[in-house]
Amino acid sequence: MENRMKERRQSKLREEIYNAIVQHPVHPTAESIYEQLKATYPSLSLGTVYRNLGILAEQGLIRRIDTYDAADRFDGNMQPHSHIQCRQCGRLEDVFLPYDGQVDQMVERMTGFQVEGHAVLFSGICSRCKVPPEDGRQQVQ
Amino acid sequence: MENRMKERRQSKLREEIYNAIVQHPVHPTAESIYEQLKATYPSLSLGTVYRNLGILAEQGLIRRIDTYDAADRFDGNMQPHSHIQCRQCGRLEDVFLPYDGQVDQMVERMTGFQVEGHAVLFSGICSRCKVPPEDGRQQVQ
DNA sequence: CTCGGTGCAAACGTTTTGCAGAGCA
DNA sequence: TGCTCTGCAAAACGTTTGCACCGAG
Repeated sequence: MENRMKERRQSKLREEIYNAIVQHPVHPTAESIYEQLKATYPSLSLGTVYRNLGILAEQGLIRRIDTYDAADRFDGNMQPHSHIQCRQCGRLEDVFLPYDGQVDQMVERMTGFQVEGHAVLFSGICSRCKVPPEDGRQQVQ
Repeated sequence: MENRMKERRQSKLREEIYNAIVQHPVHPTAESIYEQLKATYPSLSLGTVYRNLGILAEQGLIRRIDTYDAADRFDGNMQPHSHIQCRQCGRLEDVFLPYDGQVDQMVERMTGFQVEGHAVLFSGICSRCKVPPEDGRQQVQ
């Protein structure tokens, strides 16, 4: 990584990647951002997408969501909130609950860590997967 | 995967893997379980460790912890509890907080998901990393 | 004898990285 | 001109899987 101290230039591409995340409420993966922007930037490289996602996260403009799936998701909403993921289809949605800062202090006393925050990930079955379609196939996202 | 309906035989090795997780409070990775058991079972294969971890998790004897690191950790304590991870060294510790089942119901109403549960992961800096050692090196676990 | 467990190696999906060239400040 | 950004490809990394053999029941 080691991008910490670099001066950043204005990059049209990075801005587009940022927009793709902020405008779409789907919490995209790096791959799906790549697919989306590939239409406009045919020469786009997946490595560049990853690099810029890292930079944007480091700058605090987006955040990385660890899910139960292999691939990380990215979220442009920096307001503290939680997520819920469908165990069946992988769909990831926002859950807006009041952030409990008190529990962070409690855990700080319990563990001796300097607590920086916490993330809550709910899991379950989404409404679309509750009654599976006739043919048995499951939709993904 | 698709191990769901299989009848299981008694496997000394699986039992050892289970013991390695339950007895050690460090929330080991597959790799570190492998390293540990390699001493006693020189022919042990990493694939076998992964396979058995999957089986044990499926049987509800252990659980998989998603952390900020790439590698999954495994926990033999099935009592519901949370975890905290050090952003610096990766250390993962238990945090025993009362499980809030009410919030699951609330989220169920909010999202339309059939909520199965939630996991809380705290992050911060552990006491050992707070004041880094003279030489600047950081300990890992 | 049957079917699950194991070791081995290859494959997999995601992410990172080294390098050379392009282009902003 | 200097340093960042980019594309490309290879590599890294954790994990899964196909296969042949071993061994429990």
